[in-house]
Amino acid sequence: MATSSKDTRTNIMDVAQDLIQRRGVNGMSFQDISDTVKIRKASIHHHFASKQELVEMLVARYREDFGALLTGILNSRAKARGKLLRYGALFEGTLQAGDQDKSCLCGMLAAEVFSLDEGPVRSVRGFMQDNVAFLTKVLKEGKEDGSLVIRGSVEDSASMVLAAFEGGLLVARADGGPEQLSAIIRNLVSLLTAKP
Amino acid sequence: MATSSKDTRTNIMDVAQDLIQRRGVNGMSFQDISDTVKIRKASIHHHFASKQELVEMLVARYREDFGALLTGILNSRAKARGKLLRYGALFEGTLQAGDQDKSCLCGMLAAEVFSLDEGPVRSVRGFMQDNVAFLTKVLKEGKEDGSLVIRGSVEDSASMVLAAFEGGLLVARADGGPEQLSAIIRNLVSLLTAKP
DNA sequence: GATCAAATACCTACCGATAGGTAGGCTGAA
DNA sequence: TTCAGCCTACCTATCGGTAGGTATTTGATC
Repeated sequence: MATSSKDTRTNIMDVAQDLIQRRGVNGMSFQDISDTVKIRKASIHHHFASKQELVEMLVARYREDFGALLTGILNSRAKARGKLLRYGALFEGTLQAGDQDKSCLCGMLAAEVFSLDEGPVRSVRGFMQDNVAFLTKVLKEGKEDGSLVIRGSVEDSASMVLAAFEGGLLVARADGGPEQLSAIIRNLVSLLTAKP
Repeated sequence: MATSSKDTRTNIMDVAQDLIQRRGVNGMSFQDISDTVKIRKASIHHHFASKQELVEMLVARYREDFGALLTGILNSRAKARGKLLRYGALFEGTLQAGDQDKSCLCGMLAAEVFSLDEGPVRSVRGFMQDNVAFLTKVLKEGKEDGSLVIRGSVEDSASMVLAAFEGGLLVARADGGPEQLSAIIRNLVSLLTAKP
């Protein structure tokens, strides 16, 4: 069945992504995947020619899925501040999931960017640009309706918010946990909120 | 000579730290160190019993050195905003150095925290707490003299600034480079600056 | 509807390279 | 004489990846 094949492929991707989000690319091996997915190590190569190809597919899928979530937020009826909070909830959700030890896939790969081939690197950069583009729209919206305070260029503010949230995930995962991340997000959103 | 020994030991640590800041712990090997320091791979074990011990020494030294810089900023005559900018310059300096591909050692280790032994993990957490403590003092100073705007708890604001700077380093290293990081730092400091 | 080649999805068994680490010997200075 | 400092030689485990085989399923042909 084609379904069975696709399921295994998806299983491999899911397990690999989980491992990378917890241990990083260089901390993830085909053997680790094989241990969880009931398949021999060599059989993984039937679905993905190389580790780099697997990573490339992973980032592409992640970027696509995340992009769909961003579009959903953008098209929602929420106000700019609400959209910002819903965006922050994506990061909170990542850290709260499972054993509360997962980071953003692209945040992880950004750290190990010099262990990656050109393909995955392009996708990681694309992910960052997607997020900045999204945040730029949200912040511009909030600036225009007066609900958010923006200092300097909107693009720079967008980059700053992305950095704070990605960094919050990184820092909170190492020390402080989900509550710490929530506090960071709340603090920044509050700082960006116009006084009544 | 005791000096020679100490020099080799320091060399090993310098090279290892550089490698970790660029490729991460799992992307750094004793062979890599051996290739740069003119010493056999096995001889590294004469100075450091294990890789984890080397990492532990590395983080301890880094934390100490960084702490001294923080104390220097804290004791300077600069105003709170100036101290914040000087703090940001530490992150900018890291990314601007060498081939502009180095991250914060502890930011890197925070990402790979689940590949680390208990010792190094404690030190990484200590580093984060040192930074939050420093930033808390600076922000409190700025809040009291009215030069900085703080929303919510000062501690949360401090965590947020650390997250933004560490995340800025992470994101900018993958996409945007030093200028991007500078823009992020400037943007956040500007957001925290009280209107004249 | 039965036949059969091709493709799919997995397997066992292996490869060379490299990982961190160990054993034991040599050398030169205190 | 001792010992730090470094060496050669080697260990086992694991890495990503390859070769080649075996069922099972698919799809075109008669």
